Amino acid sequence: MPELPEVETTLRGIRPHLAGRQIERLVVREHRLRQPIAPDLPERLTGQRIGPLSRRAKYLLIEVAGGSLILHLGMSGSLRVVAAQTPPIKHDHVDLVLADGRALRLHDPRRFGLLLWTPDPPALAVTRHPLLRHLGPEPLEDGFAGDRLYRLSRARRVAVKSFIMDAAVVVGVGNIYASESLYLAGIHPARACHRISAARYQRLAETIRTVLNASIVQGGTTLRDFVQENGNPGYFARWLRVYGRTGQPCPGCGTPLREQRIGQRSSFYCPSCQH
DNA sequence: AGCTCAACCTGCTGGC
DNA sequence: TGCCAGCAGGTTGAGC
Repeated sequence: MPELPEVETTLRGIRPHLAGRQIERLVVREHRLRQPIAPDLPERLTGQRIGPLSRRAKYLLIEVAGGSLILHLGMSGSLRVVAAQTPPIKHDHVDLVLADGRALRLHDPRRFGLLLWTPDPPALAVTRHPLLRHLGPEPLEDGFAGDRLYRLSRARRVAVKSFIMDAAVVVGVGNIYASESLYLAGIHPARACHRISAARYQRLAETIRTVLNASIVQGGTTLRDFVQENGNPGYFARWLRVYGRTGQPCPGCGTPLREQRIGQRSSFYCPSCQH
């Protein structure tokens, strides 16, 4: 489900309900996520006050006294703020119950998600935690530009689509937005990343930012099951130019769009507009 | 060091 | 209608 825009949408949705609130308890109905939820996490959180919420790549970071929660939604995870007494449905694995009677509820059918504790505050965790320290720059912040893509790509041979989906290169570009960004930049997704000019990488960096920002404005992309914290879908799906549109006419030139498997992921492109 | 592939899960869809 | 293969928004780690 979530790429960067969906995680950012979730963050903005849950933040006003959580920041500064007191935790009543943590209810874990299913601890088997990508890594098991630590057995001592409930007692660690009970009675604590929630500090600032932030995002690094597709990870949500929630500061609590003595450390932070690290939360990842995997492929199928979503978070909603509900009344604490709302009966859980299938795959509602965790409730972070607040003293005000509401709860942050984690729903994740495939259980590729993650809920971890780290003794570091978020600012330290992003530089030290094994899952965070290796991550490349945020695409929507200063420090990400085409020259970085150009420089790093010189020593690499992979397809450009795989290259921009590498979190060490730039974070947050998942399978949907990789196809969309490459389409807007006019670059064929299977092109070897070292055979692309600095000028084209400059353009690509811009289209990545444009696509991600546009999706955030629309509340993310709902394909199947993504919902915002209030249960509403995201509305970017109808803006997608190529993703999932095999055989349909290219919005620019009318040529039927094609699909190709690159790095084990389905990729969508226009054979006429992208080279 | 870089690349490819398998693995972690459940649910849905399309073909027979 | 039913069954089954294949695929789905992510990420890590093993092995070459």
